[in-house]
Amino acid sequence: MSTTLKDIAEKANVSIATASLALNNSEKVNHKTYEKVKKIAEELNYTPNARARALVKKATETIGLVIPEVENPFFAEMAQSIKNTIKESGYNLILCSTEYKSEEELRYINLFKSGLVDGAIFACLGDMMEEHNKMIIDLVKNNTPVVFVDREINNYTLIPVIKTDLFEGAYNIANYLINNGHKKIGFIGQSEERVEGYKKALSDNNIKINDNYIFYNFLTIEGGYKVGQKLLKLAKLPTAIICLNDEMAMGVIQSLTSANIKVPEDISIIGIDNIRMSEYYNPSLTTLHIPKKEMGKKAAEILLKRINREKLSSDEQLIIFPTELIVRKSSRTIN
Amino acid sequence: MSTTLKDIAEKANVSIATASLALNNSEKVNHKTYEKVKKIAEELNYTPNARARALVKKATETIGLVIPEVENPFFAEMAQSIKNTIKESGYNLILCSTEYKSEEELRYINLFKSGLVDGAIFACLGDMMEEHNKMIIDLVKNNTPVVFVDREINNYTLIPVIKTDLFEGAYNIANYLINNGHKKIGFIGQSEERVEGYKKALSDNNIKINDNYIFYNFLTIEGGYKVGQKLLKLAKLPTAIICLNDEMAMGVIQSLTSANIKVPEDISIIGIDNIRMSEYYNPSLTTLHIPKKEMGKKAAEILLKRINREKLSSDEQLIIFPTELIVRKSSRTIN
DNA sequence: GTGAAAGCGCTAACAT
DNA sequence: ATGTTAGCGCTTTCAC
Repeated sequence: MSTTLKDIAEKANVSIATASLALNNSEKVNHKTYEKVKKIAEELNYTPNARARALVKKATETIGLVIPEVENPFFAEMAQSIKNTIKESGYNLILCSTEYKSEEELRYINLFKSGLVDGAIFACLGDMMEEHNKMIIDLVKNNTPVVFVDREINNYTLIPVIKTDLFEGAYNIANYLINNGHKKIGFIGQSEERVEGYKKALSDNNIKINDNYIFYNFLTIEGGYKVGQKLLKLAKLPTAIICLNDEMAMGVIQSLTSANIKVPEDISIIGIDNIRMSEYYNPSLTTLHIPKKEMGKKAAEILLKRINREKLSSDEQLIIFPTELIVRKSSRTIN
Repeated sequence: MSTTLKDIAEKANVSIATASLALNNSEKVNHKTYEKVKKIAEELNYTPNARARALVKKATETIGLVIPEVENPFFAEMAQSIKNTIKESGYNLILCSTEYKSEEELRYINLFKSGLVDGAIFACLGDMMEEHNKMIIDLVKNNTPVVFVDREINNYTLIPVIKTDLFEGAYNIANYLINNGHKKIGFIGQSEERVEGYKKALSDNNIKINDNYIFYNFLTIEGGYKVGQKLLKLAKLPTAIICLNDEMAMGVIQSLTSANIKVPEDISIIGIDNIRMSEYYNPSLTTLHIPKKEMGKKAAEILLKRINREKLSSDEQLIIFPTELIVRKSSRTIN
């Protein structure tokens, strides 16, 4: 069907090997034959067969990215950054979303094991982490390098980790609120480290932790909206709420606003991530900036190094990015 | 490195062929050998080499999706739907974003031509369409089926098209506004068909078209924000503005709101797409619902049919999805 | 039911 | 500088 190297070789009266060399710009080949082969390839509209090349080169020039969902702006922004980084080295990205399902992650691990990608970035948390991590280690040992983003493992030499300090981030947000007069501070979202940071800030400031102020739900706007509905049933609202991501924060705000509770006048809402939208929401969101683009870029760079079998220095094996609280209009100081 | 069929064949004392047959659940193979081979494969933690299989099967079980950018919620939602649809048939999605650059699209066309995917969905508009379409037709003739979403071509038999009626959608929005008392209606966004629909609605209602009320910018929140800044410099604001997508609408709203212009009291803003966020924005967005999920699903189904060489009925070659105006709080009736 | 052998399209020694 | 050859790991006739 499609033209192959063989077709070209025949037409140019050279061997397949020579044709291959010529098309791969080997200097070994005579300039005249080089030109001839190139010309014929052009005429025949030749494109090398990636599948065949992948088989012999043992490489697909493709890397896999596993994230919970594409619809989540945080991961979309990170994915974009990763894609742009690897593109420069001629790699393509295969985007794999798990929809927060553990089986899906497993599917991808096996897919990668089949040699579909030259390396992978995992940016997912979830159940079965220990078991899956074992399989991922297996993958790495079978020569498919992996980098983790915001995911832990006990062996950084095998799998480098790019992250921010989740505990510290939550601590800083809570601390900021406390410094601005808040004492009744709620927290929304399921993240052990984050919750610990939040609690630590409270206890460091001698504020009693009220478990009624801690909520869980999906990390989506809808999830936030639902928590908002629950909040409304509370006898007395906290004066501030920290949300695990900006989308939840928006959901909460929407929910409260609909019930005529004003943000930030009646309650301060702070998000995490600083997604593109957060600056443009009404009110614009106070949020913890996570350098997703930079993290994605770094993860991609480290992965490419790994794929090229370059050694990583020890400070490339665990990289903790700094975060920054961006104060906008969804939070305020109280007396 | 990794275990191969050969390893298994040797350990099981059968030929490679038999091992292959057994693992592919052929009925030809003796039950005992079947069991033996399966067991050994399990023990050796065998995963077939996708690259080798792809070469001989001439198929990668992967399909490509070309969109402008992942960060755009419209495409993210559609991508998710496509992914979920093809997953059921065992296919994987390779997500290709062009960042609105024509060269990027070209890159992907060539990539696909190399046999990386079994089929592709193109959901991008842009420059060089005619030239690229020729190459895409070439791709199709070389046995890589393609489906277009919101993109035109003159040969539906070769490339099926899934779309909504852009003209009609814009016409309906403008008409709705007019029916609700608006006469000074602006339009933001670069889309010939949309603009035509908008203009037709105005002229059908004997409203003079004011070119000062038509703006262009990137289809992002930032783009909308910038247009908002321009609007503020106008001698008199229109009473309503139609935006080419919801993000632009949000950007415009944010921009106007910051200048103390109230939406919808002072001006009505209507978006297009009905992205997840639009319901939760403040104010919630009046917008034209585009059934992205359904469109993505249908595109995927049609593509799979094509890949499986099933014939398409003529009404599967051009599918126009209906749209629906969702009235929320960013627009109002005036006298 | 099983094995031998050919071949998918390409690359990379090695020989010439 | 060019051709010969051997494979990459798998599927798939075709004999046996």
